[in-house]
Amino acid sequence: MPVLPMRPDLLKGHLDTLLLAVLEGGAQHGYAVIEALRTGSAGALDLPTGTVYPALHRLERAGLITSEWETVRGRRRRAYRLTAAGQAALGEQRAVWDQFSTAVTAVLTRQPWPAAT
Amino acid sequence: MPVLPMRPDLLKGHLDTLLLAVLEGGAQHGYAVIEALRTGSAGALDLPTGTVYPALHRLERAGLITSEWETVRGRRRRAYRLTAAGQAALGEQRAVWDQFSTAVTAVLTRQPWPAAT
DNA sequence: CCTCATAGGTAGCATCACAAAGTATTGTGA
DNA sequence: TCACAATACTTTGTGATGCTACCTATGAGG
Repeated sequence: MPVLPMRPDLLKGHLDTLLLAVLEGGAQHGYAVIEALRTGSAGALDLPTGTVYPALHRLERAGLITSEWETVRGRRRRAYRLTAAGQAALGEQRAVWDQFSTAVTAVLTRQPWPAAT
Repeated sequence: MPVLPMRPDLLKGHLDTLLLAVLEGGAQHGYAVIEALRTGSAGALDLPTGTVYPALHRLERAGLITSEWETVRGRRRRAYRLTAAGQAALGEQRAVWDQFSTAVTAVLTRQPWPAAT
């Protein structure tokens, strides 16, 4: 799945929403979040660790998620879980995304504009 | 039209696409572009001039649009028009948007994720 | 041994939308 | 006539943040 060259920064402002959405279904560690995004988007969202880990730290600082270290098969990993605030934020951000994507799609699919004055 | 508080930067990376789309229907000057975006998105995209004008300059430097000064009713305005390169870029960027928005929507609407390992 | 997959991390950079302020002219209402 | 809104464009500075590049460490498989 080659996937179009999705220029960096398209995510800007939407990354947090995606991370919260992935965690909504239960605790996940960072590496698993990255895989969930990749598979959940059919390969379109393949994020580098340098994007995801700092973002998870940000969300934790913001109180939207909490983390806990665990050791599985000799590997330390940090499991992140949505807080109540995170769940609420996710709800709002979903609404923002709906509005935003609807607006952009409307503009992009409008047939040749009514020529203005 | 209250519209949700659309945090800044959500547009990041998508603004150029929107501007090209507006110009696809014929030449427009900056102020008219702003209004077209506002009405075309039912009020959701209400961009400040400090966002739009510099973006138009960028697009012109990039060769995707050209401009011409004109005077209408005593007011100078700069009319922007898509170039062939701009038209081509718009096509690609529409495809990128489709892919991006599909991917994000997929992640956001997926019901509670298959819990990973 | 060596490499790959798993798992986490950081520093620094570049981009760019935005806020804020400014300039001018025309039109309108009190 | 005087103020103000609307039209039209510009520029400076800043902040947020995703990405590149790099680093550490363990376990499994050849």
